[in-house]
Amino acid sequence: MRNNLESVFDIFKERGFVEQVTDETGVRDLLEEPTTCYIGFDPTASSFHLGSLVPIMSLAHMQRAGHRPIALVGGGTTLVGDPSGKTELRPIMKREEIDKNAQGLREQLSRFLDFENGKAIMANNADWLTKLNYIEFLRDFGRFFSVNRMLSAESYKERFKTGLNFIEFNYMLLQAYDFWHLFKHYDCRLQMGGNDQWGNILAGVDLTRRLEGEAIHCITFPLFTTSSGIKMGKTHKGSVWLDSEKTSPFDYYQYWINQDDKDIERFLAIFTFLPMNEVKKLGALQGADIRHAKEVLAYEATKLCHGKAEAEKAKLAAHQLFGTDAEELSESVPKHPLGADELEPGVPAYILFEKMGLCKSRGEARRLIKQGGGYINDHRIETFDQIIDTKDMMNDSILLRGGKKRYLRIILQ
RNA sequence: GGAGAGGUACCCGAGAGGUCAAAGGGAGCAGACUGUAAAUCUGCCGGCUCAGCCUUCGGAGGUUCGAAUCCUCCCCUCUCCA
Repeated sequence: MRNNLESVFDIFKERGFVEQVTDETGVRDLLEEPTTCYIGFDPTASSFHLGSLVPIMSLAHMQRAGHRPIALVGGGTTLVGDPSGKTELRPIMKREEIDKNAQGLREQLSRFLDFENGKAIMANNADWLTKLNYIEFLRDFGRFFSVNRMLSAESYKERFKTGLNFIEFNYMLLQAYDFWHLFKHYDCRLQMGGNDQWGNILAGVDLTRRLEGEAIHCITFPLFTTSSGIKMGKTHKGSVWLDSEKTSPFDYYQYWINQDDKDIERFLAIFTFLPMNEVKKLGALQGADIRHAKEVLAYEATKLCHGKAEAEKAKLAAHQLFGTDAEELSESVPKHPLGADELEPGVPAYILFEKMGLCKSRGEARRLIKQGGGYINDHRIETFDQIIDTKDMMNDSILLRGGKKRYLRIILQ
């Protein structure tokens, strides 16, 4: 245990988690003893998406090393909206919606963290922020914040171009208050977060020093983009979610498989727990062999998020769909039910593609098929209005495919 | 409160009465090439009952044979002044 404790910071460094630290030696010293740390998550949706995976992994590393992570759901701060790095005002959400989302996040976090016996803690800042009294808050805390300094914060830069609303300007104070609050009540001395949070986190460090005369710390993570500069976890379908209802384990697996060669080693280090020597070995693979590294990445990442069984299924499905002999098709291909009475009279292919959600509109489906990207049971569909009916059934199902990678199996009901 | 600038498709951004479903770029999609990668090339990229029709240029009205383009009112954003 002792050894583990000493090494967490090194693990972070080695695996590429660290962008900035308040005080490296200070943090190292701190982490020699079991420490409570926290990361805030915004409950703007009922599921995490991939963007939150870096912080989640970091909390998991902390816990494995014997520290105590707090996952703070920003039920209160979301009522205000964080302007950091954003280009526009975020829509302000309703209280009930936020509470509902927080519930969903709680469940997902428990796949990565062990909340038994207080080994990890879940908190919601709505519990204290919504009770604040404006005048008292200004007198007791507001006076410690220098507007001049806040104005120079990097996180507001983007917003000065278009205008920063006062409500958002307050976000920093609230996040600072959170850190102080968690320090007071949980002896939390370390906050982590994406590098866009640097300014907000430092505000909390400063506030606590002024109020309590205590040094607390912060580590920020690099903001992950793919090699092509796109934000992680975004695809044409929108975000990649950790919720299997929103992003199937198969699609999740495929997301990782399809990453750029250049990203694989970095991602293995961040998004899996594989030992670093193995990560390096996989990262050193060249040419087509990198596919193996991608497979490991996809498998490990899927296993962490959806469990071993789902990861196996996704891997098998991928082999069968993309491997040389695509004979038996796996269970993991997303399935869609369709009433027998609907298929019986025959449905034009483009309508079927739209109905099954493979295309957003019928026009898009027409286009797809006209361009040669529509397949049924692995045969290219020749005309967009080709009639599909029960004769196209193979083993009680029909396999549709859009382009090279989007598969869908119709199950007749 | 005053003065000015501006709101165009996922994003950026041209258009200034008909030839505008709206240039160009980015993102995205498909095809070819490949390794389910990258790069490249080609095509697509509002909706539909698709060689035609319908609905779009902040919102509501109006002028006109005809409006993203002109007029009126409203909403929103930015800049400068108070």
